[in-house]
Amino acid sequence: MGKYHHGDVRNVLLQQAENILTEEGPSGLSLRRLARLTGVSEAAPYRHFDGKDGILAAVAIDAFERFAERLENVAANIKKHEERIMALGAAYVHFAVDFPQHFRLIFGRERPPLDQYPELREAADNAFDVLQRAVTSVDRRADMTLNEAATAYNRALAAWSRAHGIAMLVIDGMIVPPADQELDDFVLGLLAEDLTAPDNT
Amino acid sequence: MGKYHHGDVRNVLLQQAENILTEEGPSGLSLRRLARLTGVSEAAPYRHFDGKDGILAAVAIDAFERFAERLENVAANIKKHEERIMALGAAYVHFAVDFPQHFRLIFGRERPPLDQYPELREAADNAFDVLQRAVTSVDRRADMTLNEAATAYNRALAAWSRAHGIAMLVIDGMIVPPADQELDDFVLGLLAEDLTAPDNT
DNA sequence: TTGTTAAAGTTAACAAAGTTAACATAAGAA
DNA sequence: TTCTTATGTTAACTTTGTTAACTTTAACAA
Repeated sequence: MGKYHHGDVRNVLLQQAENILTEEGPSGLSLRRLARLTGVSEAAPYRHFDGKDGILAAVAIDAFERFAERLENVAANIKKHEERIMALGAAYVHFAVDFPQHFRLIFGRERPPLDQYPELREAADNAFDVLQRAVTSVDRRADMTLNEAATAYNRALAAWSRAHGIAMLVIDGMIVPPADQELDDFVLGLLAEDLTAPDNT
Repeated sequence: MGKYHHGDVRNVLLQQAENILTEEGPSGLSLRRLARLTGVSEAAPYRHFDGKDGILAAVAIDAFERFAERLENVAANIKKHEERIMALGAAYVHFAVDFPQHFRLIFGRERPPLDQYPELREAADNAFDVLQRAVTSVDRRADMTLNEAATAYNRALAAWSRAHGIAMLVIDGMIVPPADQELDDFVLGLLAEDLTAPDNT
């Protein structure tokens, strides 16, 4: 005599899963524990999700959407191209710091395979499109030479790489942002570093 | 009547563990399977390692050492400071591409806590020291102003971040290096990108 | 040689996890 | 109403990490 048709078990499970993920990461998320915490039988989640990967995929979709939303907000409000790239990088890292587990989930090895979850693939593509568009919108011109286009693309990759690296190293604790500085400022400073500039030694 | 004193079960286990890791990553490494593959009882590994984390720690130590060795070789053979930083970045990414699972193990969340494995901490510190030294050796001068020192440090972080980001994004398949170019060249090109330079739009 | 001991194996058990099958009930369409 | 389907449940199976209790081997002192 369980409470049949509890209403929206799926949503409650998802919410709870997100809570667990936030606190303990993907490996700490046990389906059985999730079910118990949600107050539902241990097999119930299988009615709503395609096993553990299914739940992780659902959470990852959510994370991708939040991620894309943030980036889009930043990109939409900055007109100047170079400034926009920089600000995007800072937002990228900021998201990682705010939601390290989500960030790791969507980029790491625990993310369910995109091929198996079309909606996940869609969410991922969308997020990266936001980046791509924001970075290349000004660059992509019809009269652009092949060389110019390649340069623009490389610049985008370089920006993305550095932001990603900073994000990873910060959430892994290998880089500790100075306490006396805003995170965004710290990141902006790093993004602006030019390794090819002559150094003063 | 098992084959007692098989000789060096520890080493065989470690080697086998490394094989499994290479093929399937840390999550695919099951102690029981490892024991079976090694032809030893399922509890035997516990005589030689401190459980699963213990084995992962041992493998990670190995990985750190290989990593440090590579970087050191590169750093030792290049005199010019800026070139050395660039080459280090390329070697960094190259290692990640050659041993993606090892790279993920030493940087990812599955790495056993450094606090619990002193030898692991030592290996990690040593690897990062190699980086730090190679990057700052020329910069660290006695007569350096505080400002200069900070700049040098930031430049090192920037280089590291970008290399790390490229490494991650490449082994995650989000960046696909062009097939018609050497990996090192591709990486060097990205490392040299200057986001602050005026673009040609 | 014998007796003792520590290291290195073994088997057997436990709890927890993912997953599936078999069954039960509720809601809604026919 | 009755039938069907979605949503639950319970009970099992398998694998894994881990530990406890026992056994064998090698090393060594007497």
